[in-house]
Amino acid sequence: MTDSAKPTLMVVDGHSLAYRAFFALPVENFTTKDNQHTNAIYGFLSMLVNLIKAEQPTHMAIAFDTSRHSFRTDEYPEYKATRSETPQEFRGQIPLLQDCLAAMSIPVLTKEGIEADDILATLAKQGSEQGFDVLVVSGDRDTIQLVNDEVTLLYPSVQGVSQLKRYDPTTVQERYGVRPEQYPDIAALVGETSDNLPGVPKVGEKTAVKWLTQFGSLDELLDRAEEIKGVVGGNLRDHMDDVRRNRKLNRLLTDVELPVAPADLVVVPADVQAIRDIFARLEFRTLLPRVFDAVGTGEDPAESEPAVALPSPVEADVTALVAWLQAQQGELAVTVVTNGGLATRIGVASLSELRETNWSDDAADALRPWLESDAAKVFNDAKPQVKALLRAGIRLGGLAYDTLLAGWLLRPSLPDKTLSHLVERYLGEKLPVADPTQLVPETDGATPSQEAWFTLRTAAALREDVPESVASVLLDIELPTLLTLADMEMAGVAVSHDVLSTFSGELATRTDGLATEAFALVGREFNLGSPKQLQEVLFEDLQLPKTRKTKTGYSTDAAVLADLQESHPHPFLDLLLQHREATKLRQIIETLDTAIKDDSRIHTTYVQTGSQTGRLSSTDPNLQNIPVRTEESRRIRSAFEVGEGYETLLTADYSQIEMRIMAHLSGDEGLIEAFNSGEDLHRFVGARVFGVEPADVTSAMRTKVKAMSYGLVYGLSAFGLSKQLRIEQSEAKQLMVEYFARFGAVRDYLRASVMKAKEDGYTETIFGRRRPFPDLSSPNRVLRENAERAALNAPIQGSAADVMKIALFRIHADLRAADMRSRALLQIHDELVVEVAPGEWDAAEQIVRSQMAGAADLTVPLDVQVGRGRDWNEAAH
DNA sequence: TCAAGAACGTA
DNA sequence: CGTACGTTCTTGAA
Repeated sequence: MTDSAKPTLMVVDGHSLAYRAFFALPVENFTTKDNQHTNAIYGFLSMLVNLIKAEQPTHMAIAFDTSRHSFRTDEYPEYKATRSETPQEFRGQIPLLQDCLAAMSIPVLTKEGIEADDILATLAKQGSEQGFDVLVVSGDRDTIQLVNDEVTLLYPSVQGVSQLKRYDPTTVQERYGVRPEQYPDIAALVGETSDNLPGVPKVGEKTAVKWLTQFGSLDELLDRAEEIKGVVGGNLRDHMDDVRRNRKLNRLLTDVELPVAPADLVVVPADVQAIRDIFARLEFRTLLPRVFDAVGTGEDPAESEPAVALPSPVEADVTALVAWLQAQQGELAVTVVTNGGLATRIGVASLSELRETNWSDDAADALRPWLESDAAKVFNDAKPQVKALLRAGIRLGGLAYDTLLAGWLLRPSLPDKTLSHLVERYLGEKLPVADPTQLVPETDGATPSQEAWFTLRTAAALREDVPESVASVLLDIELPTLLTLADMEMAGVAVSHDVLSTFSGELATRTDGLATEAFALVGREFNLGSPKQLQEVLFEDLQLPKTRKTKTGYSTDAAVLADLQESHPHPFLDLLLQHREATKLRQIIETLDTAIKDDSRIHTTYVQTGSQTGRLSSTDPNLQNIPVRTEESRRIRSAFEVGEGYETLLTADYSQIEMRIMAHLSGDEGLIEAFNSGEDLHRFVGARVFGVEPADVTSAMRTKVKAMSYGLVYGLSAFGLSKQLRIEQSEAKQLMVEYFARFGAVRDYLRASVMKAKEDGYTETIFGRRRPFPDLSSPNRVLRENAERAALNAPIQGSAADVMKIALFRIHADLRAADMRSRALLQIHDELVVEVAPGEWDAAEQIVRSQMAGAADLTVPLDVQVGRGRDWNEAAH
């Protein structure tokens, strides 16, 4: 080691080292679930952190080639021409690697027409002149010429990337027999096969060194070439031009113009969050601590204490708590601890003080005025807490923020929606968590008021990050929706056990019969529900042709079986399909039946953060996928009845809301006219596309344009359309051509919308809800095209979701404001189910119709279909 | 016991 | 090679 007071500049040839890593690490172990290869990234970063740990550079940069094209190829087109094309699997990793380096705050340098090694050479020269110790890390032998007393080369040995050999002037001399600056002379004489630079035939390292030692320099050697005897002498004289060319090409540029100087490359703290994000995407886990250890996170241990110290929770009696609440000025955060849906404890926090107390009837009475008041309250995941309060007879007022919803609106793709994750992400602090493996926890978790305190501060941090349009989605759409959903979940929907069990009994008889018949046909019994066993039966016992491949074998899904039935009719296939259908229905019935609570109702949970587009999802049980397509399956819907004390069910659904939003967003005059004409949409579109009168649109024509219209919203291709309609791909293509000839603005809009998303990095709904799409610029084609389709769909599906949410909470508000007992029960994306109290039908219908139709002001009307009945099936007509 | 994959229900 | 979800079942590894 030289003078330790000198700063150390480390410059790395990113391309060549990543390329070595690419071949060194088995790709099977380094592929994400999205099929993104990561072996080069992993190998490179792994080597880099080892280097940083070992060398402790004070300044650092990584250089990359921009392309194969450089000033050298301009001069000599054959340069590197024999190198095989770098695999796409490798090239795709480079931008991601550069993202990683950006997150680690390590400068990445590239320059058009210049190779990475020229950048290294330039920085090495500048560095050594400016008083740095320079470490050059490269896998290219040409960099040997850079070595001198200030510049050391780290070169990967044959063993692999992890082993780097150090070259200083002495080691170069030992290994090659010449001084570093003479190495290019040797290389010029010997030639470089990998760069497609032929040298002098029969001249190897030994001869070249001998000559150079003898003549002192390459120029001298070339001047006095006649003095060399024998065949090699002749060869040298014949190849002097090659040697001169080689020497010209292997000279690294030391005067590349760069936007930075060595001093600018000082090592700075990494962006911890960015590293976490990208590593999560690349599914790197073990590398994370190693990287943090190596690059530093800017968090001094002393500094990592919260900026504001966590106040101690104060156990308050109810009177003291109420008095304290009344004395508070600003916004407070609240955490209601629940158990089995009931409140057990409550914590409240300001920025400086914490209060908490056990829940009791007395506490509820004392706290009701404040909880119901407009005083601003911040929650994390308010809905279950709002429900617990409702069970205690308290209707929460002043809901000002929900950090769960805000976090989701900013990053709808993140699966981790815990408060502790938000605290880490937006405050850079740790939420104390009790060790769940300990019966008597050694580390205490945060108390309710401490959680509230973190929630309050997280809310402040989130407000900084949330763009205005997203903030308005949160405050004007999501929070009112949250309160509505709490009521809907509390209300539940009445479901008849008797209707379900009668149906289930019938299905049981049928499935048994079908199974017996099927086994008789096959000649043995097996598990009809096992795709694996089924494959044996279909493809071995019955000798049917193999179908579409899946990861584990061959598909046996309904579409495949239907195809098979057509090409190779077999009675077993029909029995199997019927059996599948019947068992599926039985299973759905079973799930529903066990979900019926003591009040004879099913209470689903709506997950407000359950989708990436803004839709709700429904769980425990999912009431958004109750069968409807077949006559028989609708018997399940008839079990959903009007409850006791109510008169009838009302269903209301938007017709073609997504197409209407497309018409609005695209401004397509044909489509707008279609919706304003009052004509059936698909008939109207069919008439235009096929050039006939609306009355002459056949059902086949209608089916085709209908599939096309719906497909548009999803980014359908000609291939997909042909498959769906079972028509030739050429016909599908023709259909698309005709469609866009009439409704071209739709295509223009969709294209422009994806383009804009690519620029912005996110899509936006009519109401300002955003969804990020980092993969739109991915070099991985599969990833990118998936992202493009999703980005095409997101503003449409998302805007429809916004519209429905707005309608829903306004209906909820109107019904309550009118003191009506009628209430919304279910939301199925574009449909609402409302339970109507005796005598309230007209008023309820009026509210539902006007709020749904008026939820958004579009260039086309929002059409609402309303139905009425004793049960859900009846009401759907 | 858990996770992954296949299958299938909805908008 | 069509978006967005949740649930159930089987299977194979832990």
